[in-house]
Amino acid sequence: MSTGTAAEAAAREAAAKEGGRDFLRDIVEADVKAGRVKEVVTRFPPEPNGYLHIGHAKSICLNFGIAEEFGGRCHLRFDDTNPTKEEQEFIDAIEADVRWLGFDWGKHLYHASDYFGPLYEWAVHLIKAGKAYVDDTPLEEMRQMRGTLTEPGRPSKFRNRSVEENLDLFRRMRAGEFPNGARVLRAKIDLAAGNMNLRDPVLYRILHAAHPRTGDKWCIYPTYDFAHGQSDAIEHVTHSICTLEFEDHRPLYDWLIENLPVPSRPRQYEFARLNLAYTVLSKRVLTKLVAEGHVSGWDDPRMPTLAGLRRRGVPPAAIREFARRIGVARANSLVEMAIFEHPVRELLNKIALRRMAVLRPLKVVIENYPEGRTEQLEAVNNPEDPSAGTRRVRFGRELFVERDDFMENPPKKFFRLSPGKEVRLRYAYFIKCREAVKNAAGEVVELRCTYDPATRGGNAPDGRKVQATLHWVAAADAVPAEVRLYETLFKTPDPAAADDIFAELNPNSLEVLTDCRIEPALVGGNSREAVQFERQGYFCLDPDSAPGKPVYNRTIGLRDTWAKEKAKGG
RNA sequence: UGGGGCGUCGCCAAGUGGUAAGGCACCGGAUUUUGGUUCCGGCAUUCGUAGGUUCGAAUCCUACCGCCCCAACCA
Repeated sequence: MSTGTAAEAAAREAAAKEGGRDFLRDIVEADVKAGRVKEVVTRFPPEPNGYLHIGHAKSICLNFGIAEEFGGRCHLRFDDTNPTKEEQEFIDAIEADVRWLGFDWGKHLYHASDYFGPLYEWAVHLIKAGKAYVDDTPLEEMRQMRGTLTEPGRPSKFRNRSVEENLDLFRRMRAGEFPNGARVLRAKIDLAAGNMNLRDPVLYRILHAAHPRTGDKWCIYPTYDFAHGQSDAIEHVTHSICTLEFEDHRPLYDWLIENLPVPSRPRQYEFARLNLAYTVLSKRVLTKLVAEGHVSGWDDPRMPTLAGLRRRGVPPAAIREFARRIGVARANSLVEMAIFEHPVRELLNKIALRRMAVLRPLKVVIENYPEGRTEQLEAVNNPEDPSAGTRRVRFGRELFVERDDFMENPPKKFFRLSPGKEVRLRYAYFIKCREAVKNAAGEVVELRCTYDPATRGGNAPDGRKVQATLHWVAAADAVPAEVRLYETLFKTPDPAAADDIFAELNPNSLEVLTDCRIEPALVGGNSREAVQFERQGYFCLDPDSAPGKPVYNRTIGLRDTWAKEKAKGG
């Protein structure tokens, strides 16, 4: 092995660690090296008919990422060719989401609708070249005549209209002389093609509908196939990256580029779209979830939308890291949630301020602690980041601890509180449980404990150890709060594969806890910054919060090896 | 029975003829005032299957098997 190849391999490995390496970057790099491309231009082309989701994030990171890595640019271009489905609300939301994710298109904001003029002229160009014709065949009939996967299509009786007649009809289509569906403009390619997209695809259809941007200027609109590649060419996009289901469209993409006087020669490449376990990334289904009220909206924290993830408290950097880790390939896959969750925890662990919050309160009375006395104890804000400093928390005779942290008859491996057992209250004292007070129903409603004054701060002078450290909050100044816990939206890994996807919805995807008590240090701001409720997980303030009535979303729980242990024990 | 793709560890994914990267998950073990974090170690004699070519194959050839996409005037 020569040193040259070794160095190359090392360089490639280094690159792989950085931005990730994949077949698309290899193609772009080869094009640049060979001089086929002077400036790399990509584009992210959403249709404004819904909100962006994490699958789009993969594409955004890919397109903007490649442009950045190769010193090129990435356009944000709305694929707004179907005014019956597209809305301004979605346009605005998409722009906001792309920015939130951390990408900047600079001045390169475009719309396919910006090109309706040239697109129309190019349609005329095809007609004049005898490569497109106006077809009056009704929709259903045209469908029949297209043939099947194994049988060729049959020609429409309008297929050989004269150029003059086609020109006239197409002009009148544009002039609004015909109702929706009356006629279409079709490319004249090959009705016997094995590739259905080449069986005289529709280029223009009549749609008497107001467009969010062009208003009533047009009543005929280009189809995706006619608009996309030409838009790429107009913008001098060099690498038009899309998902696998468009692979069959590439011959048509190329045919149009080759038969039109477009200003540049873009190339289309395809990669496998993201599938995430226990959720769904189909805009059709997401739209229905919203429309039918299965979720509170596009930004419901259970939704895989960027708006939902944002409200849930997922940092954009974690999404970018996720996209980097899953890579880009051409094989369909179903990515486990754990792969998404890891970078979320990893990032939040570094930045989230620690606070104490009791989600399911159980009252504790320290019997040997003087009535009416309180004291301030110092607590660390983030052990991962000394610069985050410390804060004071109030301790008193009456406290709340987590219900789950007490068991009357604990199994061997349960380290927490039980009668006679001593534990540490974080940053405070060792306490020992003397008695569990029950109500008439036999439920534990209060713990009577004693504390060891010598353990102030959390260490015993005699060196004795405890097995557990519990979070807690002083009854006197704890603030009531609502906390929302989330599970996956669906109860099965691949809901899209089910006959009835809505039957797969997880009935426990949302749990609302209304009697939580949080540390006062959490109140006073309306910061959306992530916090860690110690021993529980990462949370963020929800917009539903009102003054004095905080509402927190659990972004994600901490890793919980005790829960795992419990599950093992059955 | 047509066309286009894809099959490497439980999940992603490198690898492009020279003897299977990495991440997640999982399993140990150390540290720990979060059963968190961090750390250390383990985890594919094998690349859908079967043949073939070759000194040598996940990488080349052949056949087979499996999965995905395409018959919207959606994108």
